[in-house]
Amino acid sequence: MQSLYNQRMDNRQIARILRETAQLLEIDGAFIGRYRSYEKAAELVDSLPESVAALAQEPEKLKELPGIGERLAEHLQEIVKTGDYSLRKTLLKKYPETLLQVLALQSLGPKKVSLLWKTFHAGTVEAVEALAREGKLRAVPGFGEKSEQNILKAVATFRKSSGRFHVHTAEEAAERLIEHIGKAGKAVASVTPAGSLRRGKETVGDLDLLVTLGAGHTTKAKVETLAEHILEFPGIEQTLARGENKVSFTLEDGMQVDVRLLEKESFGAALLYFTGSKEHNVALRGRANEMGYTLNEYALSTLKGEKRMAGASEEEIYAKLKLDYIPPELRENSGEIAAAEKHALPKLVRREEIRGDLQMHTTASDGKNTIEEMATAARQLGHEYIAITDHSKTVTVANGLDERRMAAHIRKLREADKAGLGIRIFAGAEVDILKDGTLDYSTEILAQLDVVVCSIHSYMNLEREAMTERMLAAIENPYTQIIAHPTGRLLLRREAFDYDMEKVLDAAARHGVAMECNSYPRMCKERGVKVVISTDAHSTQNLPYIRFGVTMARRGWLEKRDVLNTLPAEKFLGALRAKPGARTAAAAGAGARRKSARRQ
DNA sequence: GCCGTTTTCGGCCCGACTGTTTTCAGTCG
Repeated sequence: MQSLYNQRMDNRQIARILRETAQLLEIDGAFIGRYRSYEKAAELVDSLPESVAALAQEPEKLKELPGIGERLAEHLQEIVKTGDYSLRKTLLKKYPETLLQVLALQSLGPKKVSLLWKTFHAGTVEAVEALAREGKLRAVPGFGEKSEQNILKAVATFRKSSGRFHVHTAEEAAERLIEHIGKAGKAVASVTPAGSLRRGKETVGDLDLLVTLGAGHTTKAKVETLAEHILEFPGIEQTLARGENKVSFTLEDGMQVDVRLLEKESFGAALLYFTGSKEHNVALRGRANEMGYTLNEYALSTLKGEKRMAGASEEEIYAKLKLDYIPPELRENSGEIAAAEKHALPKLVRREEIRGDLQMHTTASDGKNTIEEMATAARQLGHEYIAITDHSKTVTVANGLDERRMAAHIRKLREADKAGLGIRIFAGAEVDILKDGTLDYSTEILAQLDVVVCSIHSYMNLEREAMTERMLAAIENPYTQIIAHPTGRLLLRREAFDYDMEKVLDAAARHGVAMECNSYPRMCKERGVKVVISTDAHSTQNLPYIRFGVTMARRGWLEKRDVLNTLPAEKFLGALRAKPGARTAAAAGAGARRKSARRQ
């Protein structure tokens, strides 16, 4: 039984338990340092590449982690063993778990939540909402009429949305805002998006914009005029804050926007600060302190005498901190600072290095464009090759192709390849992994394909063990070359499949199966699993989304050499897992495969 | 609870803004 638990406690779950403890401790009135250690431990666990469950086998290893001492090492072991631990259980006897939802409400922090609990025994969002509605909160010290209104608004927001948005929703909002703010003319020197948008996260919680003031436009009156102008942006639903340095508001879709107004000389410090992540910033500040500096959003200065050392650019601040420049995508405090210190940061893969797209659909199954249209659009994006990968027969809702139709489709793909569209077209298919792990095509068809991409579209809720077995079976099939969308996650809509990712990646490494870029690129890299970046485009309009894939790969520390489709066409084919019957060996294999392809 | 070429005790990142106060605590990012 215990080993089962071990497998199920992944780092994310452990981090959640620690974070909840920190919040409960804060409500409980613990000293700042105590709950901060639990918070820090949660951050550490979240960003740790290796599994805590594995590390917990050797307690001494746990204590080597920064911020983990005697007590936390014990806690971690208990959590890994039992799925929970005594400290949290004790706290939950004192406070209901629903208190954490109350804490999530905007304008309510640990102090006020604690006060509401002590005064009214109000432990749920509903209870707090009722008190606010009845006007009973204003009697409590620290609360007033305005607080009641704010709480009611916060409850509405809490119910309305998960609070996160797709990156392109945020990008569009940013573009419109930048245009609007730019209309202020010389009052504005620059407008720059920061925050998680700049770090390339796939969802964005709120939008941070950095506005630097134009020369001669830094007086209080002029800044006030600018703030006024910004708040005239059409589409603002509610103004949240309005001060000398900052305006905050929400848009109609609920997205919160924070605009910071700063002088040019602070641009670098501010950009660093508002790009985050928070954890990265905290770590940088800690480092600054150790070096005798202090870092805020205005500058890096000496602790004594407050002599300004840097601030105009991020580059000079990192340099003064004796660090290589850290790209925004890596700023998650997951080892990037140590790597920057040792000049060991990865040379991240770039969009220009991608030579092909390995998953897309045409009108043959559920795509909107023809082979030729997709090929032409891909060439215009600068691709040298593509794989057309229409659906296999079981995916009837997507008009999947049966063996007969696929055989004909392959012939069409060969013809299109020879037609001189200025781009190589590989005959591929997105082959379904059936419930039992077998593939949705006969080996006859599979053998004819240049690129076999496999994925799951049915029975997505299998038990963890069954799902793991299913994935392993698919990987062991000698024709499987690439696993597409391996997590099955749909952003903001569907949770990931439940299976043992580490086991599956180990198998992929053993069998030379590549993974389409997913939320675990770093885990792939550590195991030597190759990655491909694809769009799964269903129309020519989706093809440019390859840049989102590149960003995801960059966030996972991937370099050019980790990504198969940075290779030229022949080398790419050679680097894919060799199919049965092929003359193996990468170099020879590519040539042989091309010839056999021509014989079709 | 953790940590230390300034510390084994005394700190824990730091500043802006709001609302409720009457000089500041709490929240937020």
